[in-house]
Amino acid sequence: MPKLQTVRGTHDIMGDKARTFRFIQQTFQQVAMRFGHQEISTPIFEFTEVFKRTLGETSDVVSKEMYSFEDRGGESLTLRPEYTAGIARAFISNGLQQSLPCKFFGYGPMFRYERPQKGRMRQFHQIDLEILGVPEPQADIEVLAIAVTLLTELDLMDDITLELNSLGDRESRDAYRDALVVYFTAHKDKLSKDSLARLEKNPMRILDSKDEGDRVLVADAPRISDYYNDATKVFFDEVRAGLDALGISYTINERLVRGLDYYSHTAFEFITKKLGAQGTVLAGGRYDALIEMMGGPATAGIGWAGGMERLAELISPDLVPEEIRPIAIIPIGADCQIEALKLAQSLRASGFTVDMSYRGNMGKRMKRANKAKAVAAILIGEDELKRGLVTVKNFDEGSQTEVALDQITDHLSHYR
RNA sequence: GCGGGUGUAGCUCAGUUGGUUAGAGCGCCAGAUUGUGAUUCUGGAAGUCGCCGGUUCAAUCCCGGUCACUCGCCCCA
Repeated sequence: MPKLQTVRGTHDIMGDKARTFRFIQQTFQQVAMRFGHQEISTPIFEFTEVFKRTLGETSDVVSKEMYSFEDRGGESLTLRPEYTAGIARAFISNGLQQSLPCKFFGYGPMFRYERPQKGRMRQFHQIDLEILGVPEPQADIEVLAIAVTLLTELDLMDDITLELNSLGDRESRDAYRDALVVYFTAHKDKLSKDSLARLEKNPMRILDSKDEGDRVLVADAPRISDYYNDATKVFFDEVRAGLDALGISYTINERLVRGLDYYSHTAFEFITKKLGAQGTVLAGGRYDALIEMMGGPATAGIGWAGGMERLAELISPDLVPEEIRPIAIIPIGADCQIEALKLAQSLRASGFTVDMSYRGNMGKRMKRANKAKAVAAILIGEDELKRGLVTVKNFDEGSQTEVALDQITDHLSHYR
């Protein structure tokens, strides 16, 4: 038997954390559905190719972070490191081009083999939202509006800012990328060694560097907005006009880059300063090339993913609904056990939350009920049963009354 | 993958300048109270001092390694 602890970078989710997660999920679900999105749940693992082809061989996620393994049939499978590739695959597998546009939402665990830190684990949970088949900027606006609505309902917008950029269409992006390579190659000797590697793999990442020397270079680097073609400009202007119309504030960050290969046009991150190095709480962008890259029909797409652990860190505990307080049923003496059982069952059928302890004398059971934060206890003893009633004790007030068994549901109705 | 910090009871932490049975608060269990919780009082259980090795007459303490957590880098939600 190995050590009895969770695998590095994984956690048990229980208690307050489970409640917070549920709250995030439910709020997200409601918001997404209000915008007309439908739930989709894709498998937790896919053929390795699904991620390899879409994320780009050079991305860190593919090159060093995937949990890949061979199953007994010799297939290479991978625990999903993100949601979008799976959704794109589902879109193709199910022939959903017949029913465009597709507006999806989903949530669940993701897996990346990384060095754990606060807000970064090997199994973590994301909420995810996508719109497929809408090349118009309206989709960008809607997707951002959903994110803002969610974060507002989670009461988080005071701590979070939206940073926005356009990576341009392919033509603009390629032109800019080339200009960057020329510029940074000319200053190769001054680049940090991390950035030297980025120059080969993903030059735009240099813009994001935290190295001071790099930052000096970046300050004079070509600006992406100078390389936008007309189509890109028009598209980005429409997105911004939509956000302005909705009163959504944002800051343009021309150095905001996305890590994964398939992005174009709109890219965005919702960022907080409260989480240290892992400040990105929700992020996404447009990926019009993705589905075609996977071998499907050319289909536009845009979406985002939010980190539940990171959101949970930020949410005020006061906002998270308390667990429903149960009504405790306490039989007094073995003879009343069956009656208590029947009463519990019928109250549950009527929608009450009912807790019944398994052993102990009355004092023990009262203690247990109190610890379970029961609103009230129903005491069933032989005396009461003979008279066809039970004793109901209110834990908050300490008061108690006798209630006829056939009126118990009415009497308790405000606890439902 | 790289660098720094931390690791003592379920939790939060004290402590031992290397020396007999390692402590507190909270929590847990039991009793005071076998038809009444939350309050109070009394008692109890719970630790290979993260793990492995080294130095030493002796290591929870010093040294090395390792694992986990944590902060930063890389990267990302």
